Amino acid sequence: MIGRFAGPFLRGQSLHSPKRVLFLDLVLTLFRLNGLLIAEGDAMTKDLGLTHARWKVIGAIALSNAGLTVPGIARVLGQSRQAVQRITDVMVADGILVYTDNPKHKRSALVTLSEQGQDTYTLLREVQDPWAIENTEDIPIEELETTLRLIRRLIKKFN
Amino acid sequence: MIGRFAGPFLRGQSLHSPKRVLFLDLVLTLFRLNGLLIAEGDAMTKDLGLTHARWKVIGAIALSNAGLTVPGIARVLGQSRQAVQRITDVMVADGILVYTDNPKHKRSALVTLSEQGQDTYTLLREVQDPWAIENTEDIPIEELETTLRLIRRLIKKFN
DNA sequence: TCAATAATGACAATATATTGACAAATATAT
DNA sequence: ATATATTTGTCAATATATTGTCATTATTGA
Repeated sequence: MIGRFAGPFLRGQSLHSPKRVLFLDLVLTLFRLNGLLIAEGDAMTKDLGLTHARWKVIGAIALSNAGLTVPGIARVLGQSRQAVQRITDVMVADGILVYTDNPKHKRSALVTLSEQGQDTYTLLREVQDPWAIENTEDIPIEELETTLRLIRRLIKKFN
Repeated sequence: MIGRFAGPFLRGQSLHSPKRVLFLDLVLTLFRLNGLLIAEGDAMTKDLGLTHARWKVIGAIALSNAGLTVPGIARVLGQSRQAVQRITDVMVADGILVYTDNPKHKRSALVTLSEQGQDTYTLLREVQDPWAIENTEDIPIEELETTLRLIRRLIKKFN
């Protein structure tokens, strides 16, 4: 299918470049994977009382070294800070998260895991780790790295 | 950073496999790109009166050869058929889409572009094509193909 | 064929997310 | 330093998406 539009008279950055088709295909495919990943996560964490809005936040915090504010989490997750604020407020009320002082900002607190939140994260890891390992078993690490690099490159463009 | 957890005593599919970290990183990064792509599309189509819920549907239909039903679009986009049904109903009412007879199913109609919908798609292409070309200019086609193949592979696992 | 299973449209309730606006805090540039 | 621009918390309105349910249609397998 690739190259279908590239006739002998079309060269370089033509409107019918196969790259264009490839890229649009990739975008649509990313949307699909996004939905499937959310469904996977929800199935995986159902017993833990988590939803995707929640485990995304937990995951973002867990993978950050420096600590994250609400807008920081929103940036990592690619969504609005208001949406994240809503869910973190609920999770703080539920005792999973804690707002802690941010030395770098008077109003914008750091969002951290409470003790209960850390327990939840431990349980999350117990299902998530085998899941991650199982689903990358047959995928060469080089391909994972190429993909991650490409995704990051695109993110940089759109930031 | 990669390989940080792989000490001399950890081999193969350890819980600290760099592949696991790489994969979880990739998942989070995909979430972020997903959000940025939606923002890109919204900015690109603002003048056309489209929203991401709408141009996603148009894009899915346009990229399909065989024709799509509402649940079919939902599968392509990785979301619930009810969400797609809602937006297609509105778009049919707005005259952008048409439900046409589906020879393969008595109740489940094929969703197609109306004349106005095709005009809208033409306008969409006029901004989308340059966008796609511009953002892949510096990316080797092999990397795009590797990435698309990997994403598809993951989708197959989660289906 | 025909019984069992899955897919679909429809409707409702709820969850999640975006957008817009405004004041306060911070960062930037000169 | 100081004016300007950006970021942030907060609140509200709206859009979008999921989940659950049920009757109907298709598909599958024995």
